[in-house]
Amino acid sequence: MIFCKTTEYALRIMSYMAMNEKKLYSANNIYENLRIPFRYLRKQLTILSKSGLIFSVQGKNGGYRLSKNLSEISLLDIIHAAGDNQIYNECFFGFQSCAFKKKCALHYKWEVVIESINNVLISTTLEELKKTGTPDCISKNSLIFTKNK
Amino acid sequence: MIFCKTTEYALRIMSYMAMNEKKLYSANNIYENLRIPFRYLRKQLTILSKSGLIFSVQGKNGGYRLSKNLSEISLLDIIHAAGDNQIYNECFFGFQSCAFKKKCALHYKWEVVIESINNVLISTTLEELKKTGTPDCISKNSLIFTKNK
DNA sequence: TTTAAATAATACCTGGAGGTATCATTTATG
DNA sequence: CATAAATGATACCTCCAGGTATTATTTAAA
Repeated sequence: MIFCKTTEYALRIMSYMAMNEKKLYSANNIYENLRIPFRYLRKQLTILSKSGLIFSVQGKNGGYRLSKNLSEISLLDIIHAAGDNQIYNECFFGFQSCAFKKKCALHYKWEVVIESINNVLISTTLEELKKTGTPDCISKNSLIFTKNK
Repeated sequence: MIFCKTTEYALRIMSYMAMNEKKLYSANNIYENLRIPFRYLRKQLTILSKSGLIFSVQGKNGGYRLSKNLSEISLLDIIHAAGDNQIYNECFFGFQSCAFKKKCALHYKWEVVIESINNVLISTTLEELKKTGTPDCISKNSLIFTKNK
């Protein structure tokens, strides 16, 4: 897979919360729908809060809500918020100092791949996902997970 | 990074060995040029041997040699030989059962990305890498590694 | 004001990828 | 045949992403 699990979780969480940008989602609600391991989910929600993409309301009836407009949150923003800083700019062979500086055959082909990835991540916002129904897809798929709260 | 370290190592090793397809490369030689941790390199070479992409000659003056023509070894072959079986066909959100079956917004965009990756991996052979000088790139870059045999 | 339902903080556990260490086996060559 | 130079097999070590457990804090509402 391209992303690590933690990043995947963040992408699912944010996409799910995009279904209703005004709503305060409790960790319980998110768990019930996404089936991400509960305690780990809690931890991630706190991290996402600190990143500023969402904010938390403590106390009874508390929860989390998006803190920006859907159109202002890109997939790349979410990936960064999840703490995934290995940006996709390495050379095919994993060299830091090779890619896009020296010439090699794969260089050009791979550059196209990397650019297409970055392009999707930067240009796709939660607004677009919501419009096209992606969050529903997330939620439905979540049913394949087993319950182990 | 897209690939795990072990896969990266396999890609570098095979690309390096493509420089001279008739030559028997000792683990020492490969280590001196690629600076992959020596004992781990030895292990990986054994694994690659078992995969059939290369074969080993034991005893004094032994080593490893490619067991197919350069044109018959694709990058994807190498990735598989390295034991990397998470083929790049998952849905953006990491679901096994979503991608390319159900519809979601990212589905289409991401399908293009995945296809471009697979396309590079399948269509690029060691022959092409050799022609265009990639193995030299590998070898030069290896100099950035520190010696800790 | 007490309680219950929520998040926050913190420390710990675990499996597996990446890496190391040791000894066994094979084989060219003096 | 003895030796040295190579690979093979196997067991172990280490770190960290992913996951768990516990206690503290906040706040709505009975």
